[in-house]
Amino acid sequence: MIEDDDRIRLSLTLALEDEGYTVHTAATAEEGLLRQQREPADTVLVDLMLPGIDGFQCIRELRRDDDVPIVVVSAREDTHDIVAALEAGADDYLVKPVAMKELSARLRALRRRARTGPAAPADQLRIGDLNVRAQAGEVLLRGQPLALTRTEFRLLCELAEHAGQVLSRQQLLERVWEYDFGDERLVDVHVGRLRQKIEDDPGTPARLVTVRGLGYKMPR
Amino acid sequence: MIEDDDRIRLSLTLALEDEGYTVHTAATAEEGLLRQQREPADTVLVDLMLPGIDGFQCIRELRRDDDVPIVVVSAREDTHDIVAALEAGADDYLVKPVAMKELSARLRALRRRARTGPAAPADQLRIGDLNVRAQAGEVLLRGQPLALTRTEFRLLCELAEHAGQVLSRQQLLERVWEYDFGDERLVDVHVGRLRQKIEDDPGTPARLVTVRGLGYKMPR
DNA sequence: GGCGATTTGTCACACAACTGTCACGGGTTC
DNA sequence: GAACCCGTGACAGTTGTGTGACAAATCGCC
Repeated sequence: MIEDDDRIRLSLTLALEDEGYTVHTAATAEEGLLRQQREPADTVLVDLMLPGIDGFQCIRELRRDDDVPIVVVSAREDTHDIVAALEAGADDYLVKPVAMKELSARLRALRRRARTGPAAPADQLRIGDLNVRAQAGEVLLRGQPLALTRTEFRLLCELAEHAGQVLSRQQLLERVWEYDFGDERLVDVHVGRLRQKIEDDPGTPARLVTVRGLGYKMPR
Repeated sequence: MIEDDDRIRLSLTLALEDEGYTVHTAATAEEGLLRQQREPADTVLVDLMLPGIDGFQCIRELRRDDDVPIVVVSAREDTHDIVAALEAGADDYLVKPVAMKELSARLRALRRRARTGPAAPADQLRIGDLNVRAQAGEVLLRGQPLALTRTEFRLLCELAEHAGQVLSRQQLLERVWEYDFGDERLVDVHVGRLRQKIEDDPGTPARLVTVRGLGYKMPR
């Protein structure tokens, strides 16, 4: 979030964190741009009236080398500003004061749309009530952390990252184990062990399902 | 554009055509959904208050088997409605009366985002109310996933890919089974099994019909 | 550096699902 | 009416998957 007003920044941050987001903040465009280069967020919220580089320029800079979803949150409600911001590369535009519910819904809609795009290696994936934090190396099921082994974790990440599509045992072997040969049954065993931990009823898997003859997948 | 108010529909259509869009219109959700199935548009504008099926349901139906960008244009400005529409699957929400410039800019932004979207849109085929998703390894009938076996799946893919044209048993044997000899009756059996799953009345096939003496086909 | 605990990979068995063949019967064509 | 085409149920053989047991490897901890 790039926003110079301390009060707004704080209240939005708190509200977003309540929704489960991890928020990084910056008070100026310069700071925000640098930050985005160092440790990229998967979505950017930006104000238009900023000291120094203004919001429009900031959006163009962000857009220049990044496909990250950008949402403008501004007090200016002029059609002209809205059009200019969207033309600059923003994906959405909300007028302050924003209803938190609406912001949250618009973020979800945008992220849903952006996700279907080129595999963005986001460090936090949500599949249903499963929350995979790749960087933190932890997985939360309904908010409760799970004790996964390293292999289970990597397997889950791989499946979660491609939620909705089937991954063959061969693909999983290559990506999780970095084998390009070897017994495919190995995958079965680990899938079984993973299921013991992430499924409510491991006998009838719901989160990690097998597609007979093809492989495994996690439904969206 | 799905919009029941004639005046709004006309004025929006004219304005959009000025911007270079080709616009198809429908006055009801039913008509719009049918239209979208027949000759899909690449973006859908939808009103919320419609006679018959309402806007929310319409969005869900559209979204069920299509990734098309959806923009809501509604007179209702309640946060609750906005959130509900976005949750149902809409990508953006504008409150009437809309500034044409803003609508246009939002459409451009959305289309820009959507285009960078689906990694491989080619692997999703739609034949009537049947939706074949190759990469997810699943087939949806009216939005409901079907449990097909590997052979059934490949058979269906082959037929769907050439919807409208007759495939001989020989061709199917070659393409699905990779046989270049063998009993052609094998195809019959699997077609029968497939019909049990995809036909409403397997006795009188509608989606997968036989062309006596030639083979099978799926009508468009 | 050693030791117990955990994790990992292999194997074998059991079971369920799928496949291909066949035979019968109804319908169609000539 | 005969020849042919097609749908379908039954069935046995095959394949794919889940799972428990076990030994080797690795890890964590003094």
